[in-house]
Amino acid sequence: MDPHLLRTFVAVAETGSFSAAAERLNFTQSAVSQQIAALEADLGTPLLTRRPVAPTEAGQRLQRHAKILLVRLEAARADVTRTSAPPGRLALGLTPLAWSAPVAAALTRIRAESARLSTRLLVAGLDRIVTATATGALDLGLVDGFTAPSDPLRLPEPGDPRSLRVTECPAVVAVPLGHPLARRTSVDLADLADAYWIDAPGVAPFQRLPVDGLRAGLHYDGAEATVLTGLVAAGHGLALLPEWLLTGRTDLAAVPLGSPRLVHRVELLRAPATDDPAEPASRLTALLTP
Amino acid sequence: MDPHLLRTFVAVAETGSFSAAAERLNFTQSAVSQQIAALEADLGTPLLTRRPVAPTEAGQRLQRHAKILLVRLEAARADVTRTSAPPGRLALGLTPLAWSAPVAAALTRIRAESARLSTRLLVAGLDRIVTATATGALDLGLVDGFTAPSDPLRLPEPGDPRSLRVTECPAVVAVPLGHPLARRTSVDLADLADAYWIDAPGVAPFQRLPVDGLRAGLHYDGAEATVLTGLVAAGHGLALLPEWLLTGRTDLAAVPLGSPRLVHRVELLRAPATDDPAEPASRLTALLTP
DNA sequence: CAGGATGCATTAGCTTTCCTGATGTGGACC
DNA sequence: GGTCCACATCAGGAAAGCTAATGCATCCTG
Repeated sequence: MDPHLLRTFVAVAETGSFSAAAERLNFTQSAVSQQIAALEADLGTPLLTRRPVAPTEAGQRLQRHAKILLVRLEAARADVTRTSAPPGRLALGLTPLAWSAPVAAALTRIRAESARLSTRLLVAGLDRIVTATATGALDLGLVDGFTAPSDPLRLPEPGDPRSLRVTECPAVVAVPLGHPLARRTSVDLADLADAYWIDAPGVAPFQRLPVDGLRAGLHYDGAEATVLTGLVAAGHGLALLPEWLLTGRTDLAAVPLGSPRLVHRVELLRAPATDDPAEPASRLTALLTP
Repeated sequence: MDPHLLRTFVAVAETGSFSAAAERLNFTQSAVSQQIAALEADLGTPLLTRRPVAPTEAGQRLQRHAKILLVRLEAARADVTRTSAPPGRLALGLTPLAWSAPVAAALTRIRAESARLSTRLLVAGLDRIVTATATGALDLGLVDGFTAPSDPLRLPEPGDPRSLRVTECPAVVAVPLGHPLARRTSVDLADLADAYWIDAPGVAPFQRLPVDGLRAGLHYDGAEATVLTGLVAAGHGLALLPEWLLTGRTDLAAVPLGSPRLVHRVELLRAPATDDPAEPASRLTALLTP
């Protein structure tokens, strides 16, 4: 179970091809074949079907574990290496809806405090932010999601539990203006089982909601919130969104959620070992978590 | 960052000696020396001081990561391998205070249902149960601890979040009979900051409490609850314990906890991939979590 | 249905890695 | 200052791992 073998296995499982994996990893196809054979021999189980190449039951399990393990290995390396890294830079990642006024204010403040602080900002989907923060590629990650009030977010692996609450605000259902619900003062998700939702994995994935049985009428691949609200306004479906995103908008209505009680919550993830108070990341952490 | 190297590094860090680690791993001292050198070269940082041999700052970080990674690696192997294991055995682990009437009942029931079910029981400290369950050495682990009502336990790595609530009962402070608090109907932990506690890492470690500032007067190494209650009764110090453990006892008093609101909670950990309903582990899970 | 193309498996041979056993070296203790 | 102890280093050989060439299915095409 050498990481080398795991990396190769993941590559094969993802590409669905030995040769493609070989190319991706700069090996020959022969080497990949031998590595997979070695792994299967070691574990005593076939991991991939050939022709077509696809993970078996056992292979799927291994794939899940391997992806996490490889990320954690990277994270460990980053943590150990970081010790003597030169401070003074700040790499911050956010999911689209994690951006809000307090974040903006904190960022303004820290950049004013330490002029010409080298800053990098990455806006991407939840998975990407979580792994990039875990590996230390980002110093800080701001992620969002919906949960019961004051419950922590359930993050994908390898999201670690050191996350800090940044903001919480009510969850609302965004509906187009003409919609029958538009004038309601409250709505229950259960009443919306028949409605069509917009599934936007990169923005507000409702698979992660602590509710199920909702149907998606439209899938939106992207990490951009304005497009999503635009889609709702145009009547393509409903979306569960944080209240602040819709305040002041006149082209769609926000209906407060009655039950289940859900809030939109933003949490801060820290890269392993960003504990040095001199680091800008620590300062920003302090600004964001009062 | 080969697991081989990590394993060696952990061995050296734990034994504090290259030669001892070599012996433990069935290598020569030379090999160990080279492996550590390779690891340090790879990470670009000294990990151990020599003479005496002790982990550096970076080494301590690596040690933490490595221990977790190695366990998770084992867990992955167990998960993948298990697929075709013959069912019919049940290996259950518990921390001492996780044992209670419902557990006893469930165990009786399952052994009655499937006669001559090969059963193994391990009672040990929290860490041991958690890692043994994660690696698949145990099918199920019952662990206990104190938290705010209905909050999950904060388990040590690599405790995974798939744990299930089994029981919850009030937390009480155990005091000897003559103690000034013995007749109180409620007490706050804050009022006990000056009291002496018994620290029993194997039974009810108060480092894990969501409170701090408590002082230990006596350390008790062992995984046996009766000895602990005996120590309290003999006036060696106080202990935070589940209420059920003390009901009916006349040699010491149980004072309910006013604040913080804490409960004693028992959770069930499942080995990776114990999902086959035919497994006795699944049956026991069903019995324990109504 | 034949022939070619595609893609994984196998083999041979070479390079690299890694372990052993022997030897070197520096600090601690007497 | 000598001796011991423990880690470092070195040389040699075994094992592992990669490349390149080849083998053998399957699938596609005309």
